[in-house]
Amino acid sequence: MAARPAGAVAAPPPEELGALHADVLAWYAREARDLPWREPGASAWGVLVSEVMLQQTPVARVLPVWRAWLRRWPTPADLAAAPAGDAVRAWGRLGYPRRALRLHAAAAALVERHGGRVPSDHAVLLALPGVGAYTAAAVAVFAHGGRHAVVDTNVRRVHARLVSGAAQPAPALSAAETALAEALLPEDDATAARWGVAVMELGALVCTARAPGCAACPVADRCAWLRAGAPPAAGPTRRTQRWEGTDRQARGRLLAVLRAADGPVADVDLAVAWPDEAQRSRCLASLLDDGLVVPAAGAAYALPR
DNA sequence: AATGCGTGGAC
DNA sequence: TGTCCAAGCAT
Repeated sequence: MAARPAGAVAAPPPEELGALHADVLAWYAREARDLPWREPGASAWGVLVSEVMLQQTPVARVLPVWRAWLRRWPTPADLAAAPAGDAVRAWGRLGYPRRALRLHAAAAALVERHGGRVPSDHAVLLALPGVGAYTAAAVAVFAHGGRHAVVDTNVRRVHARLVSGAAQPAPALSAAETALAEALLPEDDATAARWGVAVMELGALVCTARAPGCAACPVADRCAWLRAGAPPAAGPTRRTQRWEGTDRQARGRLLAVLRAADGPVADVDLAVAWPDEAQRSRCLASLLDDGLVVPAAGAAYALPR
């Protein structure tokens, strides 16, 4: 009997676990959204693109950008052949534009190291730019049917409530949580893959952060949090960072100007977008450092080639 | 381990 | 109206 990590919660016994799987999978079969990257014809590349776009970004905002992206760059080689700046422009207002740059770099790596294909091995995926533990698992599972625990914010919230009895997951992902997610995984690959997407969907549609729809939950009768009387979140609340006047806002404004322009933008035009000279300089320096912006001739800046 | 990193919709 | 939140990653 292997010891569980500190703070770990035991997975249900086999019979209960089987019933839990059945209930969630039946709900998913009934209620799952039709999303283009879930269609049978979707490519592994399409899945990878969707996962990167969905990092911290709502589905509704991703949909139109994903469609345009896949139409323009249907394979990794297509994107790798384009200038990185085109990827940043096509990213539009999805936010966190470094993701566009990393996706472009990932496409180049796929062409150089993997014959232009999206690998199925978790460790190989993890080595790609912009691909962390979650995205590597998601691609291995959703694109290739592998058996891995897919642990995103939705899954963490479902597990916190359903199994651990807490209103919210801990601020950071722990080894105990990963171990729990693995212990909950169905045995065979195909079922495990559907389980992963089904739990995510349950978290996204029913077991939501605010105002969870417990009345519509297929496993409400098994929920440790409901059984405990749905206690409110314990512990200190994350203090939210202000937005007005931050470097993030400044970077966003500067990059928006560059995205909107066909070519290089003069420094004086960037100054209109962000008049504070010290902060503008600092943010331009960080954008250059990130590779999101490159210097151009004559006190100007541009998106990268 | 804690921060920095965009954007906009919902309440 | 301001706060919270959305399929995280890199450092």
